[in-house]
Amino acid sequence: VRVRVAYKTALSINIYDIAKSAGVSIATVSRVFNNNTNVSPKTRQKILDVAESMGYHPRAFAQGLARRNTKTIILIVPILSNYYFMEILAGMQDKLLEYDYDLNIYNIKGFESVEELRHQVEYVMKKGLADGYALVSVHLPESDWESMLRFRTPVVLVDEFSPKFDSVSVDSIEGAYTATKFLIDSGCRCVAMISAVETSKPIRDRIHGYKRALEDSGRLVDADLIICGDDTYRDGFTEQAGYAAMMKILNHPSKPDSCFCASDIQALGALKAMRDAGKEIPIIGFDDIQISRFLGLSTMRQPMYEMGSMALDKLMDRIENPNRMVSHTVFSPELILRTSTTVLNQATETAQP
Amino acid sequence: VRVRVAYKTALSINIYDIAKSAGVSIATVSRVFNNNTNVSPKTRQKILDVAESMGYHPRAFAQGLARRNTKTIILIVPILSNYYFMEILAGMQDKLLEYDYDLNIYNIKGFESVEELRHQVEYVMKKGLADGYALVSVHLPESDWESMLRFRTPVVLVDEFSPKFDSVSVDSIEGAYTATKFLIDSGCRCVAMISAVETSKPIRDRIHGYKRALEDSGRLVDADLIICGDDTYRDGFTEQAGYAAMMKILNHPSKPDSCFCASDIQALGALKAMRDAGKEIPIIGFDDIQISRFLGLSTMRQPMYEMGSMALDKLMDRIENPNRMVSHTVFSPELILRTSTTVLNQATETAQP
DNA sequence: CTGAAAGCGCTTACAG
DNA sequence: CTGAAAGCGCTTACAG
Repeated sequence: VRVRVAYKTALSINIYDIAKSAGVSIATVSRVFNNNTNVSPKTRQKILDVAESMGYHPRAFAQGLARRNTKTIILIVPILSNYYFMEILAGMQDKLLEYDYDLNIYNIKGFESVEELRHQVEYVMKKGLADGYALVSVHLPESDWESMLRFRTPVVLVDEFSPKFDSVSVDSIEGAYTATKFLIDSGCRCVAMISAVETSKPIRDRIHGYKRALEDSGRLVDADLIICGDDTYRDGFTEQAGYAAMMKILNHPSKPDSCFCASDIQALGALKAMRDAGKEIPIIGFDDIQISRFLGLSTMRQPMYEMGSMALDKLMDRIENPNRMVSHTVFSPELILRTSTTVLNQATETAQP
Repeated sequence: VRVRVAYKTALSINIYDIAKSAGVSIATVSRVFNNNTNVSPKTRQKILDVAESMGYHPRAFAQGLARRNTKTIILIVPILSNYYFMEILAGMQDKLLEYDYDLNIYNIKGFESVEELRHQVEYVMKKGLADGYALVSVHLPESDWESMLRFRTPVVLVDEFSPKFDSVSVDSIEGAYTATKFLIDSGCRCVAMISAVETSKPIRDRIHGYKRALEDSGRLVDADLIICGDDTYRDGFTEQAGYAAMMKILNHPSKPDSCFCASDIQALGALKAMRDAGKEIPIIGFDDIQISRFLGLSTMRQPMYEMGSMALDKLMDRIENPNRMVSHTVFSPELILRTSTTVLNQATETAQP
């Protein structure tokens, strides 16, 4: 017997109610909602009408149970409010239109440690709410990735690398190297770097690339010139942190005359710091988020949209072919020159307006 | 008989497998995972160990079906990449820690018309994946809201108002009025407005408030001074649109000497336009997104974080008490004076550093 | 083109 | 503290 409060009652219209009203079996109702062609047009219309008038729609949970697949993929990201992520997302969403899948976003919130981050990611994956998972900017030690293999769930990594999972990323070492080398080769005497908390592979790689460029040019690496902001909110990937870091650079005894910045978002703060201080040095960021073009920030471009698009393809392929070989795509960041480096008077073949 | 490919097999460890391995019934396994206290410590530990080693976790779909509730709420938002939304989200997430619920984000993508927007929202709601829905900046005509009542699903509206649904919003008319009046009372001769596509209630209200302030001050309303950018991407709520609009204002024959801007995001573009043009007029935005403080933009502040937090409380209350009276909370935006209006030399009691 | 029935993996009174 | 069993709302061979 179905006894519910008024409110719940209306919610619980189910396939049996529709079948009864339409004078058919539940199998037929199900066929209509699954676009099965083996239903007479008349019956189909009748069922559709009844369903519409009663506000019926198959319960996703029941479908998921019966079908054993969910037709949805979940995108897991630690920091949502982030231009970088937004462009990755855009690429995924557009690509998604080619598939009959839904996209759901899980924002990992309030993790204080890598362990907690891992737990939260695993928690989402274990519940089995999706057929596959795209993890964007989830940075975990290799041992954690290894252990995640046990879920045997289709996963694609974006902005991260682990041998056992499909991934799409950018060569951060190369990008940092290119940017730093450009500044050196343009005649800069002292190149500082704006960095952030070194918990993630990408940031470590960028520091690595920066150092290597200096070494390759016969410069001394001065750890004191790798500068962070004061607070570690969001691991230092904020305008504020970039602002503080640039202020330190401008007042640094070595008097840096140029700067490679680990991310565009920090570079935006750095740009403002320079305006406020009335001093300007060339700066190159990393990412090429939309606002960078707008503000004339030179940067190492990541093809974020394409990365999102490609990641989705990989994930779908993995869902359909679980045993396919793991594949990694690593893009080379592209140096985009804009006004934040024009004083260098460099050849501007690659420059954009 | 369970016959699956290797890949699927591992996925399908279920409560029966655990029960068998632990030598108990599935009821006991279920109790352990539902934190039911009526399980002996020894049995509990045994089950937990077995589950851990086999990588078991209750399937959310099966739980949802059996429980008839999902313990999750879904947040629906048309435009994710938006500072305004981010702060609302932060308020919700922090509040969520008080409840035993998960938060899931659905990003409505690629809608071209109000109908499509409505369909997409309804589609998500109908699937029954959550116990309640928070709709942020979903702007629909009243008739659509009426018809959505038929789902009898707990819903809270943020940044939108409809009589039949709980809501949290800001008085846009008042906010626009306050900003415009401030400019007039500070001695501005000609106040322009940067506007956007008028599809949403908030933007219409802001235009309304702007006009009223002019009228109340005995000024003529000149429709030609209500200016939009050139492209309608995101209904014109972009830096680019704000930039273009401000360029028009600076070249306007009426020579506006101040500006009220419908959103901070547009105001950021306007600020840059003024820098590029080498002309500056006082400007007041709307929202007070984080970067505004950073850039010294005066603005009408919305208490976004609190709005998110309060919206979540309302939604939870609605889930628990479906028949409770509908409640609306409307905040009064607060005028925050920063450097973008300092030339007005106003008393700065309310100013922030 | 349609229906009867088994099964998806859980939860939850009920009984003990 | 524990188990047997009904039920959640669907899908999908299977049979006709």
